Amino acid sequence: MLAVERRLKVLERVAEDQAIEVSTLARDFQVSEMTIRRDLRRLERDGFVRRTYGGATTHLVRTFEVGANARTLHHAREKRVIAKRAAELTVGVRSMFLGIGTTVEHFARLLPVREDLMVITPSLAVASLLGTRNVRVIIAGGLVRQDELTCIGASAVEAVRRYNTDTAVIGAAGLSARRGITELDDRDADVIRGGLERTERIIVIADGSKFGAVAMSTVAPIEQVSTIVTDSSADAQEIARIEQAGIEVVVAGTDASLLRPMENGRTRLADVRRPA
Amino acid sequence: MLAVERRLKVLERVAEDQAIEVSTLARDFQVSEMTIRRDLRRLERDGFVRRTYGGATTHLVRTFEVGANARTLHHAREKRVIAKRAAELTVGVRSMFLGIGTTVEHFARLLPVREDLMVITPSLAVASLLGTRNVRVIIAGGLVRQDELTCIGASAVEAVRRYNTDTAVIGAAGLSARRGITELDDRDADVIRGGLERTERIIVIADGSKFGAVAMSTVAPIEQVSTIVTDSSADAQEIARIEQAGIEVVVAGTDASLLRPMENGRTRLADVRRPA
DNA sequence: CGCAGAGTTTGAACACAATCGAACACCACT
DNA sequence: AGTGGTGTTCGATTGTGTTCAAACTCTGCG
Repeated sequence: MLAVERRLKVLERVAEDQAIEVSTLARDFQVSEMTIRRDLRRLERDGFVRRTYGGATTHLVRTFEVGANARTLHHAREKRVIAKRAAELTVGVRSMFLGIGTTVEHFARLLPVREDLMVITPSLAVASLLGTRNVRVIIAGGLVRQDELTCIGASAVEAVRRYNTDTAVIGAAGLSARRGITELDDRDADVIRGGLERTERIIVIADGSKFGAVAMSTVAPIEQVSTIVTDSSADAQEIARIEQAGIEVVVAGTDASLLRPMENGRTRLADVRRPA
Repeated sequence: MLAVERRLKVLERVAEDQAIEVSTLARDFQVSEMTIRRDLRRLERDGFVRRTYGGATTHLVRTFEVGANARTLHHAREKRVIAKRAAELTVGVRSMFLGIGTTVEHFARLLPVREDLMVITPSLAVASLLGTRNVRVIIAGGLVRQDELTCIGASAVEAVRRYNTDTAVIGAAGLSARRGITELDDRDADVIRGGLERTERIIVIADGSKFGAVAMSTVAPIEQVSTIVTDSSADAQEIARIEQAGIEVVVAGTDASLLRPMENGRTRLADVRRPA
């Protein structure tokens, strides 16, 4: 069995049983307890489970299928770094529109809790992540898209357009200087477009693999974006083209604890932030 | 069993019985009394129980205020049996309003998947459970209530009132012949009341502990209900009173997969413990 | 009513068991 | 050579059971 595959199944088990022992998991998956501990530590670091003595529990009280798919664990580290950096850009923001996708979910997990913050989102996952964390959340409403658990349709669009927000934080399937921000599903794109209508600042968070990619449905031209947060794997040429259009591109460095001294002396201050 | 898990269940027992002995808990959980004492000391330190000589009591009213964690595991077996029985009552139904609470969530889990089924609900948990299972789901939208993850507020009420449904399946905090169906939170009650406005049939699912109980906010008078599904722990007198009002009460005390046909009808589900 | 004595409960102290993370070695794959 | 995953060893930490003296409750007697 693949390691990622096992981790996913571990997460599934925890969510299923609410609480489970390290020993049980080790037996069931035929690996040493140390390996399970490492899996759990990782899942905890990414905010999926809560570690306890002898096992793990979930605080995703509502045995939410949210996050329990392979995509969420995919590139979790990079997405976390990006999300964390983006969270730093939103201190003091009072009202936010949050988009959909796993990167935005990571952002929701890492967002410092503030009682005075108000969030509107079409994502059930984002809504429940923030809803359990003392943030005022408004969910769009409407038809629930099956695989993504996002609100779509006319009433969802109408709902997100009703609110004025300081900042919008969205993900993207594609991100190109020529074609702007694009999404895979046109119904999702409709809703996100609605959410961007009455916002002052648009922050796009996307890992490097999205740079230069173009998906079918246009969300917004690149000029409309204020800031893009990505990681070091993003294509430098595309970054240059986007910056030429006057858009700020922030490259979130790897976590300070994982970062080895850089050889070219370009250590950025952002990389040496306080540890989690 | 995990230590944290045991502490949670200890808390549950205390909340359930209002007062309980250390010796009883030690016997039930198969640990020494010293361990129970340590658990109780900890729970007292955290403000959940009050320690007494030989046991512990709670000042919290019923199991209501107990944290969401404990609640999900609470009566899980009974709720599942009830939910399964209720699911049998909804075969062929094309459109449904589903309420909130853990019992309804169990119902959503056990509902056979049908593509031609349409569901409207204010519960994020229910919506995501069904959304991942190939059912057309509409979520109400609006402000998300923090601890329960339900949609509340004017726009949620407005949304649920827009749809006509064949059947509504709701839970209840209280269920009495005199006071009808009651909920703890008035904002939830508002939304549920809206959902019941345009439905043809109301099914209430609630475990026995809710019978005779009255919570603060009225959802509906008992006469409005078509069918109530509960388990054998429900108070017989209250059942009789409700039946007298012309309401059908189904006691789902028998799980076919666990119990053989009953000869005298007195076998209780609680006697069939699952192996540790 | 007070009070002594029996029986129970308690928590501190100790010993033991389970679990933990760090460190190291090994393997597979690049 | 380097990377990521895995298992093992080992000292530290945490949880658990037992023992025992002190504290408490209850009861019966004066």
